[in-house]
Amino acid sequence: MPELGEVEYYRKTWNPGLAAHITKVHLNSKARVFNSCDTEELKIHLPGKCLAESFTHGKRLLFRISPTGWLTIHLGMTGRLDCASHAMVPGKHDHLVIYTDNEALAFSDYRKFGRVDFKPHSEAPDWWQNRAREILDPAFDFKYLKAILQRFPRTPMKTLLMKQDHFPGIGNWMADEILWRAKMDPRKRPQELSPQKFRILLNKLKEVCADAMRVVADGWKQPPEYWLFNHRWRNGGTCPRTGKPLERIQINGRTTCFSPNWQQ
DNA sequence: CCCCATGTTCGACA
DNA sequence: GTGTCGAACATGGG
Repeated sequence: MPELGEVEYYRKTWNPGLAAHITKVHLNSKARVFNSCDTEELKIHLPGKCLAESFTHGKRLLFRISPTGWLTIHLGMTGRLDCASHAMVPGKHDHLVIYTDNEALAFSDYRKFGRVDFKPHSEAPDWWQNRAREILDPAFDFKYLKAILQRFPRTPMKTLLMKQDHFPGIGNWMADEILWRAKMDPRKRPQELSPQKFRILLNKLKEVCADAMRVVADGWKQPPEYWLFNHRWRNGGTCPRTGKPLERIQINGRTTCFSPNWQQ
């Protein structure tokens, strides 16, 4: 599930536990999600401290630990964060549970494509310090987008929009939604696009990110029927704009749904 | 049994 | 360095 809006939604689920005294930590230390994390260090470090504040960038979450430390979580394909009572008993897929006086903050992920990383010191992790410009940042402007498109002249637009180094937070459904709203064929390459199309793409990038933050990040509301979102998941869907059948193809290994003729 | 999945990474190759 | 492709990872649903 987790793309830009879903990640922000999950970030907020741990808010009740912010500033709360951490009492103990449960972790499935052998789970793949801890491949690059020192679980022993994490288990020793957290008790007695607290999660002071949280951030997201693209698909990653970052929790600042007070007085020192940083916890990074990537939700992968099936990861999620939940807040439960402090009496909660960890289930099979709850790889990390942080207990406070009142809450249990759980990270669970049955497919284990997610990642947890931890740094005990006070400087923010490298990935945070080197993060790319966010799409909703005003500095993500026409000039900035154009430079990215010109750097990858022959990469299909669908593939390009999913590059996290350049379009942080865009996943499969958002990429399809953006291209559909921009009336752009997902197989088209930057070298085939006019500057006018660049403009439209920039607008739709911003629009879909803003919509995701408004609808998904805020209470995970059901997206309206006029989005592509509701129609793209199975074969046999109908384009809300043209009323004609949607098509589903593979582009570089990823299922892509688009509206033929509408998207050129 | 088959195929599919809102993700990332790695290796092979042109 | 760009770009494509397939496999791998792990689990569940249809």
